[in-house]
Amino acid sequence: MQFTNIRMGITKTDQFTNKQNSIATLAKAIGHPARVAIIEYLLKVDSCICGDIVNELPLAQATVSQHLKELKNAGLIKGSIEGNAICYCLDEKALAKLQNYFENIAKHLEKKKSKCC
Amino acid sequence: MQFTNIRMGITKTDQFTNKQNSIATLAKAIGHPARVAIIEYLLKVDSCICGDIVNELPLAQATVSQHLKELKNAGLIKGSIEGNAICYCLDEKALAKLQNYFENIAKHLEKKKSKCC
DNA sequence: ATACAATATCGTAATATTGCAATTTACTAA
DNA sequence: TTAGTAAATTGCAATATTACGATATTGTAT
Repeated sequence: MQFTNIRMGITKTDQFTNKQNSIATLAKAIGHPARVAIIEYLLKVDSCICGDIVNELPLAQATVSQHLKELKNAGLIKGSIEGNAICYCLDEKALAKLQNYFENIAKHLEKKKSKCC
Repeated sequence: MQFTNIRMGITKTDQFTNKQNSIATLAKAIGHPARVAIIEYLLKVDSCICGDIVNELPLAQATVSQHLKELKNAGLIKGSIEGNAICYCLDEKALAKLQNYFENIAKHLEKKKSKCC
């Protein structure tokens, strides 16, 4: 038949709840090892990072900048200009949201204790 | 200059740790609202689901099947043949891994109480 | 065998992601 | 003003994802 859907390839965001989309957006942002590494680095240094993120990663400057942008868009990190560099740090609220979400799931699973499979 | 890198567009998995890749894989699988909806449905019904997942989602059967495959590949769900249907349920270990990961992050952030930004 | 069901796979179109060189932007320092 | 540094943006190539119709597969009835 070969009819062509104009929306082919686009995620059907409007068919799901805001909460589902919100969790998916956060998870998607974490869904790349470079971005996991960035998050872990920001966590490790125990303060904001001004400048040396690029040197920490095995990727080109343009690529790192792109990953930082995605983390920022998802709301996982915040960045503020600090002289000649940019100061990045983790957004507690976004990470708390994920922590809550998975804790809730874990609790539910604990209660039901896999009745099958 | 326009030189062509044969590996352009491929994630540089080998440049990151196993743990980082593992978390990224799990997060990526959750990074789509349809897959979040599937996980929440499996959680809600409080037992394995044999058959009615397709009817629960606003997507074509082929699309749902594809999403289930991705969740399975990531290790988030398990499926076993149950007569004429397939019985799906959540994998506790994978979800516990995520729960642990974010709990750890939350604890670290709690301690440091954002010294900047 | 035949018909029916549920699920998987194939093929394909549209869009998104990943990565980097080159360039631009924005600030610092001399 | 000029040079230097840090980060963002642009442009593009390669690959991945999303979605669905069509078809194949697998198991259950009759």
